[in-house]
Amino acid sequence: MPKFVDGYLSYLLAAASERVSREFHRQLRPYGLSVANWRVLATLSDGDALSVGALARIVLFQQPTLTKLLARMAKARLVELRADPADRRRTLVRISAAGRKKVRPLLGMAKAHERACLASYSAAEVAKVKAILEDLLRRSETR
Amino acid sequence: MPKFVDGYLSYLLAAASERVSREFHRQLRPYGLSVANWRVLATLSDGDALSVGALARIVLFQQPTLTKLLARMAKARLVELRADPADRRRTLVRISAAGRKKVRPLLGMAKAHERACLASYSAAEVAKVKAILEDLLRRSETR
DNA sequence: GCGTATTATATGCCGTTTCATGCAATCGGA
DNA sequence: TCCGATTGCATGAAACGGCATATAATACGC
Repeated sequence: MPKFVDGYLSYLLAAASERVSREFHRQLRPYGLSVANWRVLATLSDGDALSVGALARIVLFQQPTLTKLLARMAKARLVELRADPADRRRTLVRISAAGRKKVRPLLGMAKAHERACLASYSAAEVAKVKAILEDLLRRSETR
Repeated sequence: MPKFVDGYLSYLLAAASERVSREFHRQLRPYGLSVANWRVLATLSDGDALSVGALARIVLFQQPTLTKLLARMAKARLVELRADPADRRRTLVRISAAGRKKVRPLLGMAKAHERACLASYSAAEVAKVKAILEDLLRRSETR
């Protein structure tokens, strides 16, 4: 009995995303990190400070959600928050030393997980899929 | 400053999924349906009854989340719940007449939205991406 | 420079999700 | 057929997210 959702783009994307990230989530749990924590730390792992809004757009959270998440992460000493001296409306977020230490082993695990997921596809196939996903994102930015 | 997430499969999937479904969500709001309601109704729209667990696997919700969602939807008369006579542990879920009426126009809108998202790709490109997403799902079932 | 519009973040309230667990029905082996 | 294991769903407490809105800083037109 085929369901409406079968083959429906939105569903395929949601299902694939859910599966892939849930699998990785299982690897994250021993480290005491949620997927949300992971995304924030991974995004900040290069050391640059970002404003709350810029970070929210990258990690796909609404701004109030991220503000509250950051408050919890700051309390856990994973990130540091400070007002932007150049524009005091802004709050800059930076990863802490503890956050960096916590996220470092996970960066490699994430890449390994991706390789495992994609192992049976050719480089061309992977590139094609990623290109279309990136293109979908670019196009939807203006909508 | 490229971020870790750039080009990362899990991120691309999450971002593409989020964008596509958020756009459709805006179209859903006038109908008073959340994305969760929509997924349940769309899945049940062919008339078949499903158990709570089977439905949860399809719509990608955890079982307790779906149980509570279904309770709300049953109160709103969108679905009907009854014990499975063949296995009384199971609860069968079926769409109601009101639910069917509510979801019918949305099925066409969903297909139109998908066409709009994919308009600039060839049929072969679309087929390729969907095939890989479906394959990713199948493979991850056993993991 | 003044008042208004705009941008950036924080907050409050409330509904929802999650995790752990409970309870009941069914299964399966001896 | 009995009993432990398993399966399926429900539930309670606590954490979380979403929406609307408040607050504060900056930009902009005159």
